[in-house]
Amino acid sequence: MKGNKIMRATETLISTLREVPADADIVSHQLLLRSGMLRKVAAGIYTILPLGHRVLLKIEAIIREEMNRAGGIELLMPIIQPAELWQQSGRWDVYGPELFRLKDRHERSFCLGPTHEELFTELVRQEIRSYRQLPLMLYQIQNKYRDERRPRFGLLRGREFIMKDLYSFDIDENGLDLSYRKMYAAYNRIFTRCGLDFRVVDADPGAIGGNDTHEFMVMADTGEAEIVFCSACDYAADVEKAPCPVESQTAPAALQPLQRVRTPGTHTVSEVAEYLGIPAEQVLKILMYVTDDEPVAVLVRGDRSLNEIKLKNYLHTNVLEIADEEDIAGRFGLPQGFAGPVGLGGRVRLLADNETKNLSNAVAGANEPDFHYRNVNYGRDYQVEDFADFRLAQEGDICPKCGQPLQLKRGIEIGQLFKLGTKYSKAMGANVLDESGREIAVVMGCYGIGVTRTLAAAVEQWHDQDGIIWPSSIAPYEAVIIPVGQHDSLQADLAEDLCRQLTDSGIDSIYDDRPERPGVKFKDADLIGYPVRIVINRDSATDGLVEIKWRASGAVERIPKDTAAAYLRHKLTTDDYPL
RNA sequence: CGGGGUGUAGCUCAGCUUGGCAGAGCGCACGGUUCGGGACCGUGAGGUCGAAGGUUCAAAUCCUUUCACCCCGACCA
Repeated sequence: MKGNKIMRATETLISTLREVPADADIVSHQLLLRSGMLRKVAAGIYTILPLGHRVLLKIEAIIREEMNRAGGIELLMPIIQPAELWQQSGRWDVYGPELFRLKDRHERSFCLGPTHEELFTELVRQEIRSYRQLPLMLYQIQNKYRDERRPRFGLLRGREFIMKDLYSFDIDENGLDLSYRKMYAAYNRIFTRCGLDFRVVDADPGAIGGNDTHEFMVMADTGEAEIVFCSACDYAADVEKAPCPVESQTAPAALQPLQRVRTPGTHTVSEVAEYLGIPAEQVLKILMYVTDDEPVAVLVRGDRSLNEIKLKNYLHTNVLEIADEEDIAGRFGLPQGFAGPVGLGGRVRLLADNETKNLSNAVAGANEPDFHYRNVNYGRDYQVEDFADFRLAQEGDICPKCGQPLQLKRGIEIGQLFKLGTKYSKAMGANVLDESGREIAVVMGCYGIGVTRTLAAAVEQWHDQDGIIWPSSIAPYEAVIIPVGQHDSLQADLAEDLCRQLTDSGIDSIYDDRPERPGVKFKDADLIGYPVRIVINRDSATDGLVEIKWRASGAVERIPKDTAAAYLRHKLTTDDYPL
């Protein structure tokens, strides 16, 4: 490839900020603003500037290649969707204020699509008649809109964002499984190629069938999701969804006689434990909740946290709020901080976490101020309606798959695979005729990647105090060329020549020809995060050497200018940059 | 939607308590000196102080209303 136009910094828009913009709080938001890749237009709505746009295009290109490789067919759907389709699926009413709604001049209702299940299902309903036309995997890369209550974290949670969404259409569950596996493999390839450190998480391991939905999470300390994962096997799960198997029980202790003790002013588990000189895990913690209809009390071990999602799923309730002091006194008739299961029978619905069943000679509130019971034992001293898994997983728990201890890390969700089944096809009548001429509902899956979110997540993961450290596969440019003396035409010519050589050999390069001092260009190069920086100085003209500095490692090498293109090409395509 | 906070020059912020000429640093323009990690000197441009109303001789400053934005929570990808 010869004769490519080379990119000069003076011919594009590079506007970096020295200071951290006041309304950016997390590092990806700050660095994307400072490096001149992003500007805010309104809360949760952004312009992606030329440098950021190049990153976006590279991520999209990787996604396209892998979707196409896996058999996906690209199309483009509108952002504006008619209300009727959403009414057919039933989601017009349930989606709530998060749906951007609008009306045209004829008072017809539309929305800005937060997702596209309806449109894809409608398309297949209209176009697909026979099982012979399946399987089919259709996808698009398109803007999505969600009127978030609180947009935040910059691109990580905007009101407008770009998503790749693919929908698979099969005649049966086996077909869906196959489509799902193809997407699973494709997602692994995509995020690996993007240079991200990610984990695949069982999003709903409790569901029958096991592998119904997976989330792809980028590991980053600033992530909004907490993930437990096994150090020994490949198990990983969202902490809120991770099941908590009960650890094997040591021989039960001999039951001691129930004993009422005075524990003045000990309202919390840690206060009680400290006062009585016992570990927190010997305390039975009781939590009171208000639900749709009746109040519910739940027991967990004193050193554990209750997982409200598990409780909510168990109760099938819409409302689930922890009872405040007023509720506890009023609805439950109990003293806050001194409630317990003993003698609670019949007064309130009582559930308990599995783990509490094996707790012998525990401490629990005596249901009167300033008193607890010692040696409380299930069966003898209290009954519960049911035992179930109600606790929140935590670091050090045992892996449900292999029994080894779990670790805890934070992550950012960038992709999700989901088996929809026939939910939408049945609601909207997307049927085909099978081999026997029978009409069957199409079996669907949906597979999303947050494209803009992936961009931000990459920055969250790859940065240092000087700026972004782009993986070379998604960097806005792979290399920047900086002549130390921009005014020296000899150096400038060398720089331009080198930029042309690199560009011609397929290395995405930019020549920083701005009339700035070298220090400014170095700072900007670090901030923008070009993987490779090439510096040309006065000596380069005579000795023919240029300096190469790698952004990730900081390593510096001096090599002959004319071998730079071949050398970099080799390094960038074979090394595991930047890991 | 509940709680908290902030709106003053392109950016970061001071000034507000106690009303009295609208400020600093950075950036920008021009001239000069510089030129391997955000140079220096000089000159200059740039603001309806978020908006509306009120109090006052006088409002960035006090009062009311409103809008925008940020943070925590709830919710969510």
